Amino acid sequence: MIFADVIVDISHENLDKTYQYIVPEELEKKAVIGALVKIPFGRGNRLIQGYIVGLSEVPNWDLKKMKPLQQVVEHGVVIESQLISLAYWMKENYGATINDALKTVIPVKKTVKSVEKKYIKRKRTIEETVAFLEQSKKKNHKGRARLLEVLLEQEQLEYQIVVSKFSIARTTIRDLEQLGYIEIITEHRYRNPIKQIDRNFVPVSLNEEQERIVSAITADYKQNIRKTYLIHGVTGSGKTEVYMSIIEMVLAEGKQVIMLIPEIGLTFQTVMRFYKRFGDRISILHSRLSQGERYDQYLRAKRGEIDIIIGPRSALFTPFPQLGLIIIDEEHEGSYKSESVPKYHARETAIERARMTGSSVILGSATPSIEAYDKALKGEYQLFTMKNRAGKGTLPTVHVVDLREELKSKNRSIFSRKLRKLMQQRLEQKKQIILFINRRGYAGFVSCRSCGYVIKCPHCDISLTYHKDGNLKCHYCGYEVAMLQQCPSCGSPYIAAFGTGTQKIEAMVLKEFPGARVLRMDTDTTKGKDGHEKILSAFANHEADILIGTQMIVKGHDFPEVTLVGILAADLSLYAGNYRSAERTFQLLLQASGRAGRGTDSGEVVIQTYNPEHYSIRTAAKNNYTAFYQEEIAYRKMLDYPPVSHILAILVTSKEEEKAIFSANYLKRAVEEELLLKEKVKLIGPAKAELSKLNDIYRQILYIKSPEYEILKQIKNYLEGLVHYSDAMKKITVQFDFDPMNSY
DNA sequence: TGCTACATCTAA
DNA sequence: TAGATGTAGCAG
Repeated sequence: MIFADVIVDISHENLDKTYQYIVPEELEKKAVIGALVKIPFGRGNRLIQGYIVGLSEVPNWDLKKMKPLQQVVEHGVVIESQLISLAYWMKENYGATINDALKTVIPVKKTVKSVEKKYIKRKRTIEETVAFLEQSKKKNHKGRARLLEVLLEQEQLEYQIVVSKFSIARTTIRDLEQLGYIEIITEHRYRNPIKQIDRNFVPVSLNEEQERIVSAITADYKQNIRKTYLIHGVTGSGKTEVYMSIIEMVLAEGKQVIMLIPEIGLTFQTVMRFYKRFGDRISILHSRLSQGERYDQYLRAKRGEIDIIIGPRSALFTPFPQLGLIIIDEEHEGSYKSESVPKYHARETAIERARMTGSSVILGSATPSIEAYDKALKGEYQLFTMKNRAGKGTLPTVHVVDLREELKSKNRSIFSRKLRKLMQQRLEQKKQIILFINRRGYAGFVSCRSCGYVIKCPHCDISLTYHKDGNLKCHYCGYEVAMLQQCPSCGSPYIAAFGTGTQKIEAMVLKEFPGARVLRMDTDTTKGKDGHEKILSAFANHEADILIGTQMIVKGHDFPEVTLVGILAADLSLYAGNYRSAERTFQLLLQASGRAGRGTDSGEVVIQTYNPEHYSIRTAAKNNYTAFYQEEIAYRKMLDYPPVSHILAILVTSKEEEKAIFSANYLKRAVEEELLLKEKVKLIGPAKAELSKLNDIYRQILYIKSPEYEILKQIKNYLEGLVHYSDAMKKITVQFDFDPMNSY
C-alpha cells in the first residue's frame, strides 16, 4: 500500500501541513510527487485540490481515519507543482521541513485579501431594507440589524471594515447575501511597483566582445541547447547590454525570463534601462515592496501578464509558465545564499529550476565566485571573458600604500600622504572622490583601556556598539543600555569606543579638507524610503565632492565624474575568521576600484593596507582575477574548503546550554557510528559557535567535511530523521547549512 | 422544546 | 477555508 503526503490548496496557517492519504491501486502510477490531486477533506468530505509532496509505504496516521485520494488531475502538472518539486529538491539538498521549503517557494496567499478588495453593497431599495431591518430587530437578529443599519447610511462598505469594526460574522454576511439583501463585490487591483515613465529606447550597438557572447548563446538556444554560462566581465564591460540582447531573443521565442540581482544591487539606473527597453512586460521585486505588492507580481507572472521579472533571490520562484532563461547578475554576491531555512543557494537552485523547465542559466560577474569559476574551468559551465570596458572608460591606475610605512614616517592620520595629495588635487580639479571603508556600522566595540574588557550584550555573545545617541546597542537583538562610565570588570573609568566608522571618517575629512562637500552613506543616512537612491543621485548630480560609505556604495552605480577611489583600510575584511574572507576582500577591492574612471577621464585608486603582500591585495591591485583564483584555489585545496571539499555546518541551538552541548555531541556520535566505514568524512567540533549566544539561546556548531556532497546529504537526511524521532532532541533546534557563507 | 443567529472547532 | 458542531437566547 502506498500513502501520499498531500498539502492542501488552502493557504491558511492551521492547514499548513501535510495530510496523508491512501493512494488507490489504480492511481499508483499517476500519483507522483508534484502531482495535482483531488482529495476529500474535512468533516463534509468536500473535494478540494492538493499537491503530493511525498510518498511512502508507511502510514503515519490511524489507517481507519485515512481517506483515499479521489483523483489525480492529469495535465495538472502546472506551475505550482513544478515549484513544489523544486521545494522538495531544496528540502533534500539543504535540509528543511517540507513546510519551510514550500513557504520559500510559494508566497503566502493570506495577502490575497488585500489584493482582492471586497465590498458589501446594499442591493434592495431603502424601503425594502428598512422593512427587513425592523423584522430582524424583532427577531433579535442583532448582527443583521447592525449591518443593515450601517448600509442604510452608506450604500457600500469595505468587507474588512464590516467584519472587524462592526464585528459581524462572515456567516451573517453570507446569509444576507443569500437572502438577496446585499451583494458582495470583489475588486481586483494590481499594484505595479514601477511608476509610469516615458519609454524612449535608443538601440545600442554591441561591441565585438559583447556580440561574440550574444551570438554564441543565441546559436545554442536556437538549437535547443540549454546550459549554464558564466560571463566573466571586468567592471564596465557592458554585461547588462549582453543580458538585454539575450533576453530579447528568449522573449521572441515565447519564453519568460527571471533576472536575479543582489539585494542592494538594484539601482534606479538599471531599472530604467530595462524599463525603457522592455516596457510594461517587466516587473520588479525589491525589499521595499509590501507583501501584497509582492503577491501581485506573482499573480501577474502566473497569468502571463509579464515576461521578465527582476528581483533578488526570491524572484527565482516566479511562477512563469514558460520559463526560458535565468540570469544571475553579480553571481558571487553573498546575498544569493539564504540565511533562513532552507539555506539554499540561488545559483544552484536556479540551475535546478532551469533543468526542470528546460531553461538556460547565465551567471555574470566581474569577480566570479571561486565555486563558479572552478566549475567553468572544469567545463560544467561555459566560460566567456570580457576584458575591456565598453565605453570610453579605461581601467584605473592602482596605488597600494603600506600603512606601516606611513606610521614609521609619523603619519597617524587615516589618510596616507598619497591619498591626501590625490584628494587635494581632485578637489581642485572639481572632480569627485569616493572613500570606501569595508566595514559596517558607526563605531566599533567598547572596551576598557585598563584591563581590556570588552562590553558585550547580556543576551547575545556579541560586543555592543556605541551609537551617537550615547547608547550601546546590540545589532542582533536590539538590546540597549546607556554608555557605561566604569569598567564592569575592573572599575576603571577609562572605557571608550574603538574602531573607525563612516561618521568618524566624515569628521576627519571635514577637518582635513574644510571646504569639501561630503555625503555619507550608511544605515543612519539611508533609513528613509529611497534613502539610498537620494544619496546616490545627489552624488551623481555632483551635489557633493566626496562620498563616504561601506559596501553599499560599490554596487553598480556609474559616476562618470569620480576619478579617485580611496580604500581606507583594505585588510579590515581580511580577518573575518572565515575561509571566504580573502575572496570577499578581493571582490570588494575590485568593485570599489571599478568605480573610478568610468567617464572620459582615467581614474586612480589608492588601496591603504597593513598587508601589501597579501595575495588578495596584490592581485586586486593588478586587477588580475586569474592570478587570484590560482592562489585561492590552492589555499582551498590545502585546507579542504569548498569547492574542493564540501562543508556541512550543523547548528544546534537550545535555551539550555547543556542541552545544546549534549545534543551536538549526540549528533556527532551518531554520525561517527553510522559512518564507520566511510572514512572520507572529517568531523570538526562540536564547539561553541563564534556567536555563542543569541537572544538567550545557546548555539553549538558542528562541522562535517567531505569531498562528496552526496555523502553530506546522506548524513543530513540521517540526522534529520534522528532529530525528528528521538526524545533526546526535544527542545532543541537543528539547522543545516551546506558550504556556509558566514561564520557561526 | 425547537428554532435561529452567531461562535467555535477542525480537517488525514 | 468552509462545513460541522456548539451555544445563547428567544418564542411558544
